[in-house]
Amino acid sequence: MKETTIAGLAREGGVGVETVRYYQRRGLLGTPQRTGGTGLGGGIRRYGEDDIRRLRFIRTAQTAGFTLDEIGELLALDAGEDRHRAHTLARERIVALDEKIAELSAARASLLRLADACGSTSKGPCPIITAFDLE
Amino acid sequence: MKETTIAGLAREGGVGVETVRYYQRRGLLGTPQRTGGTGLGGGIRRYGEDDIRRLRFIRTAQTAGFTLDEIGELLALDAGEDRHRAHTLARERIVALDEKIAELSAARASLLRLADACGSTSKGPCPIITAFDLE
DNA sequence: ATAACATCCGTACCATGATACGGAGTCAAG
DNA sequence: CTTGACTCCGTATCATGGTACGGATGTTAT
Repeated sequence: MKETTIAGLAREGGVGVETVRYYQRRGLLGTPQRTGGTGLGGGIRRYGEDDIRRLRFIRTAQTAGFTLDEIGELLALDAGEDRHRAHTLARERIVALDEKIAELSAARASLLRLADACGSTSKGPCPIITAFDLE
Repeated sequence: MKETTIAGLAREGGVGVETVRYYQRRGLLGTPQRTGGTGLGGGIRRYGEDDIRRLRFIRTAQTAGFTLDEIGELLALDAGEDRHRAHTLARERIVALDEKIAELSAARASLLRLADACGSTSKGPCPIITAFDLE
């Protein structure tokens, strides 16, 4: 069983140590007992696979557009019995994601037109505002 | 020629008055001359179609993922001669958008699995963290 | 056993994008 | 000619998601 310190956990999660501590303050990650005594760990908190999974989940959920508050709720639900709530949150987010994806796709199309209109071949000003206007 | 006050401009752009003023402070929108005298407008700034287009552009560009600083640059380029820079910015943003869209699509797939796994039919806890883990 | 390095923790600060407040001035309607 | 809505402007505050600092303590390599 792979145990590590906060720095290792941060590395596994692709975040900084300060970010881990921030998540702990937010209640998203736990703060394990400081291993007392002195031999091989004492006063220093040790983290395991579960913590790594949890941290990675936080990051993934963030890319899905959940706020840290919502992620907190998801983490609470993970242990709980309220399947319905979890289902609802997921559905809501899927709708939001579909909207967002459509929005970004439209923006991409505009940018393509813009890049085209302002192709590096010709000179003079290119109508940036107008390129977006055509949406 | 449709002229309006700051409240009308804000309404057209789908933002609040304070947001318009914020954009002015950031230099993204201009502050027209206050129409002096007293008959039909005096001391109050008036905005026109150009301002509305500009404001809408700002909002659209934001959904494309540009920061307000970048939008400031785009607005400056709109009048300028540097087609190449505009082209570059557009290209860069398209790449970033493609990444973001892929990311959101992956997240959507995870959420679909999650919604499925936590379907409202059965009881008990559902493994939220694990549903995302499978990515 | 001691230097070099990490951890722990509280607290402060940062960037981004707004939003709120409050007092003075402007303006249209009754 | 006042009332009520709106504008103007400076300045303050907020929400989100971090990042930085610094002193005390713990750990490890030489």
